[in-house]
Parts: sequence; C-alpha cells; structure tokens
Amino acid sequence: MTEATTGVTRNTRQRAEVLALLREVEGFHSAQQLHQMLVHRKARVGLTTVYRTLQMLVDTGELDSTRLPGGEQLYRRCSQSRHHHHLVCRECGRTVEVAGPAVERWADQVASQHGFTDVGHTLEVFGTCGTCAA
Amino acid sequence: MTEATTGVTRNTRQRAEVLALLREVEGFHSAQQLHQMLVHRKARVGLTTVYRTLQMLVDTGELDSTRLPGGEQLYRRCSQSRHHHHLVCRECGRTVEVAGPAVERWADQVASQHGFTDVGHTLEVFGTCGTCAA
DNA sequence: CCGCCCATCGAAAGCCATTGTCACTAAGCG
DNA sequence: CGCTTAGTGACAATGGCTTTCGATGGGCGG
Repeated sequence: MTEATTGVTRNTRQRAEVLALLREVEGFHSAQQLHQMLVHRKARVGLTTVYRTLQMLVDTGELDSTRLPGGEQLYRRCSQSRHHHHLVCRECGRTVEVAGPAVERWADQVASQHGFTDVGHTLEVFGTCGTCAA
Repeated sequence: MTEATTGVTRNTRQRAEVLALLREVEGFHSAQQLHQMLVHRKARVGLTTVYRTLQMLVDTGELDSTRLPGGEQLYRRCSQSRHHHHLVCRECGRTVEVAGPAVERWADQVASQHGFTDVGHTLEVFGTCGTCAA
C-alpha cells in the first residue's frame, strides 16, 4: 500500500515521453495503443511503465478514463473541461460527452443518506445513434 | 454470428437448470459464480454453456446485466422489481439498492437530444460506508 | 416407434488486457 | 562523487471470457 511516503516523485525520461505523447493525441486511447505509438516514435518505454504512469495520472486526476464494454480501459488527457459522462453508440462507437450536474448531486445525496462518504460513481449511457438507426 | 436461423430453440436440461437457478437467486451474480452454484447442486452444466445461455438470455431481454470496473460481467433475472442502481462500499462490499427516477429521465432525455434511441445506461455509485469509515 | 440431422454441449486450449515479480537502472541529495 | 531508493521493464502469471471441435441428444420425418 502506498503508505504516507515522503511524496517524492522523480522526473524520468519515460514519464516525460508518456506525457508528451498524451499532449499530442486527441480523444481516448488504450494503454496498448499508447504504448504502440511510443514504440513507433522510438521512445523506449516499457508496457508496464505505460500502465503504471497512466494509472498514476488517473489517480492524481490528470487523466480521464473510461472502460469499454469488454473491459479494455481508455485514457485521454484530462478534460480542460470538468467532470462529465459518455453517451456511446452501440453500433459505431461514436461518443458524445455529456455533463450531468444533476446526476452528480443525486449520487452524492443518495450516498450520504446511507452514511457513505468519499463518494464516486460510474455512469455510461448507451444507445443507437441517429446515423446507425437509419 | 447467429444468422437468421430457422428460430429453432431446443429445450435442454442444461438450459432448464440455468433458468431454475436464476429463478432462485436474488441480485447480480457473475457467470462463474452461477456456474459454481450449479456445480454445488450437482447440476451437470459446463461453464461454456452457462456463458452461452446467459448471453442468449441477455440478447432476448430476459436477463439484465452490468459490468464491474474490471471487466467482469454480472447477470440477474430481469427485474420483477423496478429498475434500480447500486451503492457499493469500497471496503466491505456492502451493497444498497437505490432507485433514481431522476437519473433515468435525465439519461433518456440527454440521449434523445443527441438523436440516440433505444437508450440504456450503467450507473454504479461507490463510497465508504459508515461502518468502515469508523 | 425408429433414425437421422443438426442444434447444443463441454473440456480443454486460446485469447488478451492487465497485474505481479524482481533484478537492474538512474534521479537527485549530501 | 557515492548512495539510497524510486522507478523501470522483460517476462510470467492471472483471470474472465471465447473458440474449437468431437460427442451428445432433441424432436421431427418416416
């Protein structure tokens, strides 16, 4: 367990490479995809490190992540924008970002009503988009 | 892929066993858990068949399913009760079922605003319950 | 009532994203 | 410049799920 360490975080080349890549790409990508990109640009970074770095960035809130139905996790550089959810098309995978302040409030409220603290939530909306329905 | 077959669906002992089990248990269970239960009650059903049957039932809308953060898929017999969500304790796993009509409406509304139809959603709320927080 | 065809089974092998292991490397303090 | 220790990465392992393919048996035609 990450005990209350000294909080030391070293600046490593690998970390910089991952961050640099994330700054260049748009939208969601899987850890594996990102690792492939790094390999292509000859940045020697191990897959394990990519996973660790991404995980770390998600924990510190610098990255946003979703999970595909199938278990694969996707990451993207943190929303200039605030917290939001995804509306995903079952057919083509098209994704729309939607904000739902009401939902956030509802979740917090319901949780505290039951004595829960440190509340978080997962919310994904699925459907068939107009194009695919036609 | 299940092509437009003749629609033939045989009644097999295995299928009946799975259905019978589902009628007895409450709430969500993973395919593996259900398979274990079947083994315990000496119902000879293969894991593969459990997966296939569950998948089939989800497709025909007779089962409801969610996915845990981690990729594991859970199934439950289609809501005799109305639709609801789960408030889960991160520490002890205690689960409270909560209804959120507002959320349902919000999801449908947001989806249709973006031209999506046949809308569904996943929502799980996580937190630390009062007992564990103490 | 009997046979046959094909839907269904299921054990084992495969798949694949992710996590664990552990010896090795290098960041940065003194 | 050493030394401590965070960080790295090749490889193995995990685990849920899917595929494979020969065996089984449901149920209809005869």
